[in-house]
Amino acid sequence: MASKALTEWRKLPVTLAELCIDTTLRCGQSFRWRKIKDEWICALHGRILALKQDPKYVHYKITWPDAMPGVAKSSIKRNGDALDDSEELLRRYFALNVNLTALYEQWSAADANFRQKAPKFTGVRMLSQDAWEALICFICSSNNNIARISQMVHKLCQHYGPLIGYVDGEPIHDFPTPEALCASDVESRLRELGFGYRARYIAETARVIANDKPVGWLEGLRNPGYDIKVENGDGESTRSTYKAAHEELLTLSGVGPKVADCVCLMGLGWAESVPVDTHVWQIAQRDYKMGKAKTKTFNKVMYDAVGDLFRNIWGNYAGWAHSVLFTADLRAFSDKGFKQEPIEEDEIMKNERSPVKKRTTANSNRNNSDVAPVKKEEEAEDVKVSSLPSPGPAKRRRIK
DNA sequence: GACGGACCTAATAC
DNA sequence: AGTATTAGGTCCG
Repeated sequence: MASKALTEWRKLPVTLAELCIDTTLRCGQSFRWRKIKDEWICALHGRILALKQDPKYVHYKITWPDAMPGVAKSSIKRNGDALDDSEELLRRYFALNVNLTALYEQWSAADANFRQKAPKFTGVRMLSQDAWEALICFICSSNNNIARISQMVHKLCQHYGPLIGYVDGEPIHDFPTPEALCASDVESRLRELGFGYRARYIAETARVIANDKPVGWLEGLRNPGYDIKVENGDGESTRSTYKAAHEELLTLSGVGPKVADCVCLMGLGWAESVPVDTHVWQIAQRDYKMGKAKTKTFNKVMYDAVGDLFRNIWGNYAGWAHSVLFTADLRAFSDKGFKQEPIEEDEIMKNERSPVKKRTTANSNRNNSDVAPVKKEEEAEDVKVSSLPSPGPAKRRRIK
């Protein structure tokens, strides 16, 4: 029997500058959190986690399955409350060992655009999600929107994931295992559930992970130093291994460069990984003058160039910084945000003339010789974003 | 090896 | 009310 202690609220001291769960849990990196009666709810590692936040604390409550009537007992072993690992789980999931305030200062010092946008989007952290879950969720994300991705992931859990318990009468399921998605009818079933062409990707990838790859293959792609040393990884080896992980992921069905980077960044601890999607490409063009007239097509070379540009500006945690600007660019946050207008030219110039001193960022000792398609300063006609008086994001041109 | 289309769907925009 | 467009891309020819 679960003791009462486990179902009571506990608190973790965290400032809103270090973590804003309201933003972080809605900005398109995780798709399973749901807000139910003013609490953020998600099943993680076989238990239900409930979160609330005030300016000084994150309050959390854990509910184990065997405390729920009619729910199968947890398969996870626990040796009593004393050894409950929920706080550690929380610290790891939110990567609280990383000093976000210091990183914002660093990014702001190096980048005028970040300095302008970030103040309205503080406390946006990169979550350390399960790599398998990130893999499947971001396969779902292709050519899709956050609302539908969340809906699809929810269905995936409902139909294939273990029931962990109920919150406010709603069943809460954990994420399904690869094995659970290996049945022969999974693809057709997922199509019926509205997954579209991603159904085949998911079924194939699940089968490859469960049957073809060696046990632990995906976890083996993890950044080994990420949870251990917080700052200053070895830039050289880190980069090559990140590249290797990225390349390995590309062999999976439904996984292209962007999805592979999402898995690297959000599931495998490669903080320098920068997933370049339509938003990031827009940002690179609009705010960093990437992709001049000739090269406005978006190809693999350009993909790598955008990532390298941001790694050069932001350093080893470029993926974290990217998430802040990505969030600022999301329509869901447009009420909070700026009008999507280019920043002042002189700000950009200032920015370009002092590209991150490598020593101040204490890392990024990679060669930045390959920043290729940067810009000249004229040709603003393409960059122009209509500044309509009405609210809502400016109309964007299609890049596909 | 680069490039253009097709690909599922549901919500929103005209 | 019906149709076109869009949304965190990937695969294929």
